[in-house]
Amino acid sequence: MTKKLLLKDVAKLAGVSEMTASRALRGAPDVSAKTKAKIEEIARTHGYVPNRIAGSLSSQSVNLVAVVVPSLNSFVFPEVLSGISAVLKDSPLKPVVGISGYDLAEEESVIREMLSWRPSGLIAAGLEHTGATRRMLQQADCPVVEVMDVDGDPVRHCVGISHLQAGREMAEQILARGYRNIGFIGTKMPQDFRARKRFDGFTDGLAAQSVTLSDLEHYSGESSIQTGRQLTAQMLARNPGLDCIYYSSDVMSVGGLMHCLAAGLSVPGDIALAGFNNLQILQGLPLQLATTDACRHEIGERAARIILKSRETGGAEGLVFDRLTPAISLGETL
Amino acid sequence: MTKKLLLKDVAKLAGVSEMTASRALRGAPDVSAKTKAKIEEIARTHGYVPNRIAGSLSSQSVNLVAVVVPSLNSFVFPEVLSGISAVLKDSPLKPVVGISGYDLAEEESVIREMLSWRPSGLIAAGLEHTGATRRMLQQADCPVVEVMDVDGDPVRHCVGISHLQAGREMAEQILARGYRNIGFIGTKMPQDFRARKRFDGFTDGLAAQSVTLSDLEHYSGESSIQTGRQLTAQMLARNPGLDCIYYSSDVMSVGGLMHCLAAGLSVPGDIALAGFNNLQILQGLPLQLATTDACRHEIGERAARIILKSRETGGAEGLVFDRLTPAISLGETL
DNA sequence: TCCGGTATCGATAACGGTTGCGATACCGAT
DNA sequence: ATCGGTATCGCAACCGTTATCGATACCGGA
Repeated sequence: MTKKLLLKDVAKLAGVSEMTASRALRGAPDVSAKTKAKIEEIARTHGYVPNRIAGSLSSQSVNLVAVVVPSLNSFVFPEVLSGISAVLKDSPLKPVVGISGYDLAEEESVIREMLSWRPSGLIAAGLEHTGATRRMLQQADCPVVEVMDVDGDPVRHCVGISHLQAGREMAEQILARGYRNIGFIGTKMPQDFRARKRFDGFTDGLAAQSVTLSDLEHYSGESSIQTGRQLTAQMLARNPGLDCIYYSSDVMSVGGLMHCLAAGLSVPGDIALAGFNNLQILQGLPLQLATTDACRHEIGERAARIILKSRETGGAEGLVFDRLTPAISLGETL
Repeated sequence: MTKKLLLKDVAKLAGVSEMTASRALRGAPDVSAKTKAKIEEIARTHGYVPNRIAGSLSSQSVNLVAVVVPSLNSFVFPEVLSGISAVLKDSPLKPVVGISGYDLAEEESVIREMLSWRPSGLIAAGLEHTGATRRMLQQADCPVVEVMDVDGDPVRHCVGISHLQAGREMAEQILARGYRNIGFIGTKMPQDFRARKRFDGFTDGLAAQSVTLSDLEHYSGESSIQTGRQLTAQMLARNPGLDCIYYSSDVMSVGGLMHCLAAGLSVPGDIALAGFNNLQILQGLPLQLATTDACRHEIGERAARIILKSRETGGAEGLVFDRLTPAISLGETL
């Protein structure tokens, strides 16, 4: 670990000024091919790593896009991220992830932290924020996109699906197939607003045809196959008349399916199952589970494109409000 | 979007100097409680977000820890991350994730990018890097921890398990249970070095008792239940005599289990299955799959602690080489 | 009243690059 | 030989904050 190398040192070694070295290393014009080659050579062999803190302060530009999501364990946000990365791939921008842990206070502090680095854009999941967060997002002098959800008041741009609609449509599909003794298993994390909206949409959809939920189960903590299996077992034990269960997440419905396999129940003969998200883990199971696609990848792509376009136009473009259509896939379990 | 607010403005509004405002907002000493309250009040109501780029340049310190992992979809790295986050939780440090996509060239550019922000520490997955990457890691003037793997030459600190050993021990367990017609299904991603080491360790373990693999299948792309199921079906179709399959990942072995369920094969009666990682998705399945725990959470925790300790001691502490013991869990499928 | 000590605050100089613009060198054309 | 134009380079100021050190005010004790 030698003495730390500055641009100044590289320049000295190359026998040029700092400015020329800076230009050469950034690929800026006004440097002859020969000097540029020499400077690059020196920088490479000596392992010079430019200090982007100084560079960004000076140039007043940071090629980072802040992405704030509730969690990375839930299988759902990594796919949003991959959509973002795919679009940013051939641009100078790089995504940086922050995790809010389904906690609005934590989200506020994470967003504050990210904005303090003056990113070129910010993408955040959800439309619900603390007042302070909303204020920060409004004042931020970079494009801001709220993603995943469209049921609410976005601060600026917005790309997502309606979870109310997703819940309602699943209710309609379930009713259309004749199920009437319906249970719901969902998270009780008070701040998973989208799960809550699906629940509300679902019960609305049932109510529209005068059906009410026969059973209801809430769990805390992250969704898991294990939890889905246990809660399904419990619900069916106390309520054997149930003919259908809707889960707030595919991970949970997979657990439900596992219970049915283990208990020798026929799906959908004895009990129908439906989840949400269209996660990749649904592929390859013994039965194709019913679900609603949450358009995760596309949401990420579109959000990233908004950031890119906003850079081109200098932030002078109009507000984007992209409401994608969540496609139901009935599978074999309804 | 009002004019951008600087520390200078906050200070002016509060009727104090920039320095006092700076101290107040950072919680530094030498500010009376009254002035501090006033400054904080003003900063809050006006939505001041400090510019950490300037702050970090001036203070020569960045409270970020760079974490470079191959992927976030694979279910395995988010858990390492959560270990890191847990430890960093009550420290000023925050993790920042970079994704290398199982590509050493991309890893080099991601690490260069992260180091250019002069983080307080760097955690990278794996021991294999390009020459340039190794040089950067050596020269970095922050603690560097390579995680996940211990089979190789770490640049500085290292925390992980031996994948060679994991493969070998699984071979021993499988042989001890009398299986002799053994197949292997694993990734052919040329740069998933750890999967390759498990494979090598596995065949070594078999060879030690003069057993050779009966069948072998490689796939490209990310692991998935779907792929695991398909490849298992193929392998069993062409090689019905197989009595055991070892997979390079739990995700794949779950797919294998799904095939067996669908095909009416008894596990382990007709065919035994074993995977690797001890992922959460194994919980709740009809059968408890055999696997090896990769100690992901603990690896993350330990890596983060090394960074923290190194900050305290000013980097003067000795090298850490933590070789954790991967625990085999036999489950019900061997 | 004077003094030393502490609490509180401010002026100034970095931090390591980049922007802006002026300076120099070099070229062919006149 | 002179000139205008272009390619190449360097000087100085600045980006927004913090470290350092010195200044001031205030307090109790002698």
